[in-house]
Amino acid sequence: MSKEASKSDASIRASSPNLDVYRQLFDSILEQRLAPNTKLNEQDLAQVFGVSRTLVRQALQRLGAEQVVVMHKNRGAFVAAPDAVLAQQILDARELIEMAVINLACGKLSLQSVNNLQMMIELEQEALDQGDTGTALRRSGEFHLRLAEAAGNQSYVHILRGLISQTSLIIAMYGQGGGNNCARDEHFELLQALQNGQHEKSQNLMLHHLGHVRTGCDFKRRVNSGSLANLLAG
Amino acid sequence: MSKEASKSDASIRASSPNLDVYRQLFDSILEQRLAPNTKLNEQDLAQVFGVSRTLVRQALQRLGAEQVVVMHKNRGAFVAAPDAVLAQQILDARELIEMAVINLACGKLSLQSVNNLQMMIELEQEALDQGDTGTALRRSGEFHLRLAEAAGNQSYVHILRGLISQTSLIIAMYGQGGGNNCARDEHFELLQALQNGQHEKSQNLMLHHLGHVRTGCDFKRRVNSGSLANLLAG
DNA sequence: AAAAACAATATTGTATACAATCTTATAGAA
DNA sequence: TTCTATAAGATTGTATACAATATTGTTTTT
Repeated sequence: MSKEASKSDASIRASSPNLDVYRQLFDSILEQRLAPNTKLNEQDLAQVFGVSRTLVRQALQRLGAEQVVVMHKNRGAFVAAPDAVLAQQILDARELIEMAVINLACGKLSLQSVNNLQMMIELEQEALDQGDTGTALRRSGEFHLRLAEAAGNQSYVHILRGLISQTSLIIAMYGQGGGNNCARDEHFELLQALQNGQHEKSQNLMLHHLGHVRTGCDFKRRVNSGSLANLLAG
Repeated sequence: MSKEASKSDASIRASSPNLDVYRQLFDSILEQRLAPNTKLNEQDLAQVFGVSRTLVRQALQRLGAEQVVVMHKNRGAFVAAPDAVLAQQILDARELIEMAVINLACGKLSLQSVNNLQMMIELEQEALDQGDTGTALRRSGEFHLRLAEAAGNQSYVHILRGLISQTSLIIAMYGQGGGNNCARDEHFELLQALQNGQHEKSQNLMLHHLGHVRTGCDFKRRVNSGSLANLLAG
């Protein structure tokens, strides 16, 4: 019915149709418009986004590779729903990588990198101020990603990209809101410590920061699985 | 019913058209039938494998996600050719993950896991004896993967899977042959140390083992890019 | 009434057809 | 000759059509 409307929405940044479908799906998952365990019917999604199943499938496969959705042969794709155990394992992995990034970056950031990162912090704050938590979450992730880039190991960047996606999903599933307000100051402090070459302090700040993700989650919480209908509201 | 059951049992390995294309492409790259930088023409591959471009594209996208091939928008897919710098970064990342696996697994392997791993070693040795270095390389990778599974962090497993793919590509590009013969004994020794809970020894063995990958490579070597025609020989 | 078997439907998997883009070869002008 | 413009061909991007499989609902049997 509102096929036309959703299509024009999509073409606001219509640079690359396939990437667009991927990103919209991704965002929809992170912002809980698509709840964990939701079945992702290809045809329905195709109509919602105004594209063919081909592009939907591409996006789903990519999300599958990132483990943001799980795919069952001949049965389709579902929004991933990592249990508490897996969530902790993912956060462990992220901690491992982020600490390695810290060790590479501490005291070695170029001025350009610092400025770049500073800008990312501003953008994240901006989203937070506007109450756009979805965007804020994505920008926070981008800060960490840019930091890894600045650290200079491309492999870490690639790995971290996946882990951040999954972390975002975990926060979406188990997060309780409140805990993320301090994120901005933490990013800022971390950047300072890195710039000053304060190795141990940088490590502790990163650990503390990632620890907030854990403490900000209630792993007992049971998330109800929604339906595709929620997507139309967005 | 029983037919279905046996089929799903078998699907752990392969034998789904799309997975098959992926695996064949992957193996072809690792065994240098498809040299680095080779352009992967979709139509040609489709004809070689006797499937439609659809399946070829799926496989290419998956390989792209694993960074075994690189994709250029509107220009197609090419076999990845990590330069020396990136190769070192990838090996650094792998070292990081493998060491984390060691720390989890040391002294905590179930008897079943140990037996499982022992079997993997045998299989790898078998391939080596037959001079099938491609298979041996893959089995070696599978050993490391199973070890990560036994260690109990699924996220490490997923990350390591990608890193092993890339490591294999690096070995295929820069490897000089000789260095990998000791791999079997090293896997065996490592397993023993892990089983006995010898923490430091396990760490050192793993570091030594991965170090062999580096020393077994000549990063000055320049690899000539081949063409798809080589595939027909396999 | 409950369970099993079957038919009807819906959904995913794969192949083909069409559109958009890039590459290459050719022709013309400086 | 060399450079540019352009047109023809080849290749990738996307949509649609068809095949295989799973799901659902009905009927039949116990």
